[in-house]
Amino acid sequence: MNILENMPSPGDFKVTATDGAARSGILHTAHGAVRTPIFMPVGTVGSVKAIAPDDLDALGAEIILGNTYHLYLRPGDELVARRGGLHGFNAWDKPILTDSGGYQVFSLSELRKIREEGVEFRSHLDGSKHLFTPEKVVDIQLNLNSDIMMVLDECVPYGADHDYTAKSIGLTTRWAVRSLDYYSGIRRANLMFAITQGGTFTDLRTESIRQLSEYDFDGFAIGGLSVGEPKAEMYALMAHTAPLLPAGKPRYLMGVGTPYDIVKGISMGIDMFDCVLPTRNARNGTLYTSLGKINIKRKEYAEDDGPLDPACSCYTCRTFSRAYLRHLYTSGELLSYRLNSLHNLTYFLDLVRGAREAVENGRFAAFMAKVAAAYPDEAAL
RNA sequence: GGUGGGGUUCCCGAGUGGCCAAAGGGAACAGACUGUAAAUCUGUCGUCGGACGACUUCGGUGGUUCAAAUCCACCCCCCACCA
Repeated sequence: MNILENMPSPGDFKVTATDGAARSGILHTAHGAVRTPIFMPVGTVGSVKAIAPDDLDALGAEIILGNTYHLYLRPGDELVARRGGLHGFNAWDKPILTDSGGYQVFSLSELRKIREEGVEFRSHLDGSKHLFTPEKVVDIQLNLNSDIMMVLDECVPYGADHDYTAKSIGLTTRWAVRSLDYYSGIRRANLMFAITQGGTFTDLRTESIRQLSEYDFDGFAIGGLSVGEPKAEMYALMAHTAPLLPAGKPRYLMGVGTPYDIVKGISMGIDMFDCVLPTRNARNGTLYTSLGKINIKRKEYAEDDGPLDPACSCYTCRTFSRAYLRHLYTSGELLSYRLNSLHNLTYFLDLVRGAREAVENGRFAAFMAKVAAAYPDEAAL
């Protein structure tokens, strides 16, 4: 028999276990496979802030994010291409997913204009104008050589009305189709994911998925959540949306979320997550633990000699006291960013790994109950 | 000893008759952060009261004035330069 027949190729995705709606699986990319459910640390400008690739490896990170908009502006995607793509440039040799700039349509809304053709940004760095078409965004991501390219989309802000959102999902679909058409002419090993939208409207969420799932993307994302809506509403939208996404492809909830959000998403059958919370909050003193959220700057920790999280085996928790971590934060020491980020990423990565193992062992409900106990406010919603 | 400058709420520091419980910064305390314009941002920051407000405060004591952190007198302390 032919060995090649059994060799997985980039884009192959297989669900290997389920427990209720929750599932675990494996996704193959040009830089190796990732086991789902997965949490992807965010490294917008090509670096997971305060953390080196060898640390990421040690934490068990399997895939990280980069951003099209940021890397295009600086240092430039062609410069990165000349250095062997993002992997060659930043010395991370495992999979990389790049966001398209669609989130910047939302977060930098003051600095952009949306047209049928694409989005025109005024650079947040120097004010210069740049037109991001769906095709250009593919080219940039090919230069970065990301393993998973996201199509350009419009991330609709919370509060957008039905009429606006309905028009927006049409635009997002047309952009997605243009991206796929353009890429099919140059198809390489890079995967391409579509992004569904629809704001807070279940009918539009359904319609966006209906339109996009007609096309052969390598995965489907839920976009436009956690943009200011009440958390209960986000959960309701997740619950509505997740089961509608094609079951045979990876399902990616973009930008979400807190530990409980992620476990909740897994319970609904979502496979992939990314979020800046563990790294940003680490730098701002909020640490996630098996005991819940800890604000390490609080005075009550000033003479607390215990570990940050007694259940955590990361370098930070093995080595330092809460009192020391508080001191580092309070003093603005650079080590604070590193140790805090190391811990928060460990917590998120361990959490999702634990969820995957729970699914594989048919014990997901019990696992989720434990996480809910640490985050009762969110679990109550 | 002389001359000049200065002592303001935890710190630095503005304020030189009423608009001053007193700018601004820092510290402190608390909060936020979800496909990163974020090592960022917000709130509190004399005491008591929910608020309107009441009370105490600008080195000390006394005085001028309807009114003083701000003007006057004396005293205490600090700094610079000169002897």
